[in-house]
Amino acid sequence: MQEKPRTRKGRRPTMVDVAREAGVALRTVSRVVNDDATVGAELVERVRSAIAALDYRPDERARHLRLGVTGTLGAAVRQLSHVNPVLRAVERAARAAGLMVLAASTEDDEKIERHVVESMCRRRFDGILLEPIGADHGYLVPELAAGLSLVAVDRPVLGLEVDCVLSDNVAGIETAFAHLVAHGHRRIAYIGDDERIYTAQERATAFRACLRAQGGAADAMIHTGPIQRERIHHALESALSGPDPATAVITGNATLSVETVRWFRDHADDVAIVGFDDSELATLLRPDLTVVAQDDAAIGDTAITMLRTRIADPATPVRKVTVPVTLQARGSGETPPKRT
Amino acid sequence: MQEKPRTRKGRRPTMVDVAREAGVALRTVSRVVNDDATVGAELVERVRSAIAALDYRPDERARHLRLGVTGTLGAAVRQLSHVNPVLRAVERAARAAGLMVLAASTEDDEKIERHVVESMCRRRFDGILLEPIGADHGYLVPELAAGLSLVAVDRPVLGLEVDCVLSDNVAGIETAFAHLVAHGHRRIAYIGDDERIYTAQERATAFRACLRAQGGAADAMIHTGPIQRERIHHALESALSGPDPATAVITGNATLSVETVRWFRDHADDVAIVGFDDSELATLLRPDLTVVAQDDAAIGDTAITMLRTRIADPATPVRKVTVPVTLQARGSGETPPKRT
DNA sequence: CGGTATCGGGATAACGTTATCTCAATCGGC
DNA sequence: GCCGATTGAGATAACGTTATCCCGATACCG
Repeated sequence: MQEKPRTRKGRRPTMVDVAREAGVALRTVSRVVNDDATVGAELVERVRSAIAALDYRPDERARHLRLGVTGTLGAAVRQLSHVNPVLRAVERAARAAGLMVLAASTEDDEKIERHVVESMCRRRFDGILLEPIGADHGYLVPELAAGLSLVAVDRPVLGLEVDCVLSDNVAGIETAFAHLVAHGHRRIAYIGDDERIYTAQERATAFRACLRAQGGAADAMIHTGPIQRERIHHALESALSGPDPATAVITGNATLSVETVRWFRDHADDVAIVGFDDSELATLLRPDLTVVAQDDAAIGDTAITMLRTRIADPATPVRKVTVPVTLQARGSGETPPKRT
Repeated sequence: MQEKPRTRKGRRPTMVDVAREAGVALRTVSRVVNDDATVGAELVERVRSAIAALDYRPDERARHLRLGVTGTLGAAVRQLSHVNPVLRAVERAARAAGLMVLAASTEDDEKIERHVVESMCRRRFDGILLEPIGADHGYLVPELAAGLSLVAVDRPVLGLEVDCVLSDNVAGIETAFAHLVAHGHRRIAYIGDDERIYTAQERATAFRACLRAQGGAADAMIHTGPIQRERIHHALESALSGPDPATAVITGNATLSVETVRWFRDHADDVAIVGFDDSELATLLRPDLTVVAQDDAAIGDTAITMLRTRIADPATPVRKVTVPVTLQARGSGETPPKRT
């Protein structure tokens, strides 16, 4: 017993099937689907029930092809599997604008990033939000020339003039530094990520400027490099030993905060610490971790707004927006220096 | 000065433009793009350079429409912004299969889930991987009837017979319980999530069975409910006080582990704890957190394999796969009961 | 009552691909 | 040197939408 004999077997019903079922012209079905007011009430009803009877679902591929617009934004981020609070704000903002965000991760790998972005381009997404890796982005040039709307988040796209929204890393480091100084610290160490990473470089540079402003040169106070447990623990050891040990530490990102706390757990308990990036575990430690937190919601909102602006008018001048960060004092950064 | 006069202004170049530029037929361009071997070397070269000159990029919308297949899988997960390790494995497995995964979050909201899934259906994704919420999924029935390939992850789809891959929650609880018993504990409490959530219900039920098997009825030992700090802390208080306080606690998911540890930090330090779900912070605590960890990679691989199988043959019988979990003993679950 | 707005709705042509069919040209075998 | 097989490449028709025209019917105005 065929339940729906009017649809060609094995295929999803199309507008043609609906039109045949309702006994109207193809164009009329389209009008009904798109709420065109010029269709009489009776025909609307006939079409509606034909749609229901056949379980017709419009095919967005054809729609997008015809319209030239997909109503879709792509988000190419470093990690979907990791904490990515900005993406949440991005999805919210896009949903509010009637757009769909489809995300894929680049795993911080040049090949994968390129593959993901190019796939999104070939799918003719209206715009792409990219958390770029540090490498060369020459492959973007023809895409941009062809009209791709793109906004970079968290890091700029190296060597290319594109919209981007960044956290105020410099102010964040300055705030953290000043906070520790205000609590009596004079010898402050910095544990940072590999300086080939843009944000790491920016934060490390800001820290160097703080040291210089304070008068001390003390390059022994700054330790940047790849995120490897041994490297980090060794850096902490050298920063906290010697004739002039640090009494406070600033960590350059959430992972470094974790590793630092892990090391402190077993080797020190009287060193102040201010971390960059907030995270769930910040309030798990004893004392709670004082952090410089970025404003995820503001970043997400700004990114979507910029992207929509550029889509609406590709000739918009390139803008670079810096979003303020805030210090969350929770205890770990408010202890006085230990007596030497 | 027009740089590319051969393309109609304002439009991206199409195969027609490339064909004109190269002086060949449209079909020949298609053949070159798809590496059809039946094109002579010289023409291939002409077409290739025309493609380069015009920066031609194929339009996947048209391709997908014509082919009837999109090479795209959708992932509708509860949270993109939260730790979602399974998604990583999913992306890996899909990439290895030449498929693209595009993810969107449902925020555990019925409306949003439906919107996301239906959008993916209208875009004719080849298959959808869904982390379903607990509510009714009637809206899926017509989609499934129309040939949607769907695999549920972590939770089954209520009231519908669809493929799903779940963690072995029962074995996980049993393992945790046995582990604590082996270390001398007799009074073990359970702090769980709202039992309207499938996994929470399954874990709580398994725990009740453990209690029963042990001989004790002790409903005072099991505390489930929504994830609210006060509720959890209150539950812990009542479990650890009274004439017969618990000497060990099993927590039902990562968030509950965090809250429990947070409470222990200030109120108790000699209670054993085994958490469900592994997470980065498990090795941050003192002692390190013993957990029942699910096998993210196995879940992701299995889900993609099942989805591809179903796409290849929609008539495949529905399968429900349970992936084993493993106990990661790290210290917090190996302490003996405190002297009473 | 004739002519022209007005409105509802149908035919048909895109959108940018790929697949089918056809045909011209080349090659080998006897 | 002729014929069938093979190869290379073009014309044309889909795929499922929406947009542009156009036409027939009703309503309205002079």
